[in-house]
Amino acid sequence: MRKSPAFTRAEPDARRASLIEAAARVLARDGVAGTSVRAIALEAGVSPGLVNHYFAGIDALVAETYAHVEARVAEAIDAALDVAGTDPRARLDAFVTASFAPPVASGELLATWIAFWSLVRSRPEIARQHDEQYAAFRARLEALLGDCGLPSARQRHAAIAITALIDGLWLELCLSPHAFTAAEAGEIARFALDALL
Amino acid sequence: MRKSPAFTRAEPDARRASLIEAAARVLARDGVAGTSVRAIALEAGVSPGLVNHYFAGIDALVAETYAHVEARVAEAIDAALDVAGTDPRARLDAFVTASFAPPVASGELLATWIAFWSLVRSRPEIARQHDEQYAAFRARLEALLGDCGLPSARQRHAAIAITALIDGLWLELCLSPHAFTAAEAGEIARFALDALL
DNA sequence: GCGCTTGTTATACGAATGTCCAACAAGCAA
DNA sequence: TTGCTTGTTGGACATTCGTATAACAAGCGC
Repeated sequence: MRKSPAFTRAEPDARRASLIEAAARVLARDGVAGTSVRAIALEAGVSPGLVNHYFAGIDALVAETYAHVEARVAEAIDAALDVAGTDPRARLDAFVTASFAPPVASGELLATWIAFWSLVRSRPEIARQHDEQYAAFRARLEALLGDCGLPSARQRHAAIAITALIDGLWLELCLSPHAFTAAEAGEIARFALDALL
Repeated sequence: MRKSPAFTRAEPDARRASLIEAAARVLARDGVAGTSVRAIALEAGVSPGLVNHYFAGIDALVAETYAHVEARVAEAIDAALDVAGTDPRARLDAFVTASFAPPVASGELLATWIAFWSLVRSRPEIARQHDEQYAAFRARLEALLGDCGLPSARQRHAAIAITALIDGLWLELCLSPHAFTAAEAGEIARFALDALL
């Protein structure tokens, strides 16, 4: 009888990805307090030492997890935009509606955001990453607003406003799902867009 | 020569308050990662054991620190309302302006909020506290909106919207002070109020 | 001045943390 | 099959964490 392998080797990129996904699951399930190198390694079915073999430290893994989760959020929103068709205003509505529906607005994602935010003030490189991802989110919204005919002179403030409104509603929706509904959040955001355009 | 006292007794309420204020300072200075029972006790000039003598645990202390800091924020906003006088719209403008000026919008407060948010999902009693403080904030805004003549049927959604807008702008202002200025945040919020009223 | 209450200290404790590293073995190349 | 590269393991390591507790002393009431 051949001894079964004690472990299997993986492509470095695949292994990195599986660790990042494990980190996202642990953050979603156990929150910030329950997230550690050991918990992530256990979730990934891997020994603890491997985490430091692939990442400079736990903070770097959290930062990459945030980037990964945000990318999946962007994909979900893109998918909603595709479904909405080509009408600019319909696409804008789809953008906000998708922002308040699973999997984007889900309390499970919140822990990843909180873990990332807690690193921003003390880690310059993470502050830079945050600035880049915030700018990208806002730029996408500016483009959608421009497609709806908003003059370019007003796009900056409008995008800042809608981004803040979405973030604020999203945060509150994740923190206390009973204060108001996702449908109400959508109505509020679309009303703001009506007033803006 | 009389030996100087090794420690001084304090009124229980005063001691609790000094511990809460020490916790706020540690959170502001060292962030979530640098906050521990020992660090707070050191900051308060007190032995570590005393923290557990006054609080059920570190989480309870964080929750009380959040309540205390939020109360000071409310005081700062109240002071701004007093300065604004009696005109309802001027008071509303003062509300948002104060929300984006120190000491309310300051990166140092962010760590306290983040530490509190990280407890909301796993601690039912802290979720309840959050719901109460959010409801109080929104109720105050609803009253101000009502004074400006907003029909009561629209007050709920308007207050949710403005609260979210302020929260989103405040959060981004704390996370990356260079994306936009406090003055811009004020302009944006006042513009939203113009559209709403 | 004395005793008693209790706020306070100092330390101990076990558990958990992040980081590190020498040994191991999987699986490709020869 | 053999050898070698290197992904992977598993535990050691020094800290640090939160909590608990016995001894201490500050300062009020008498």
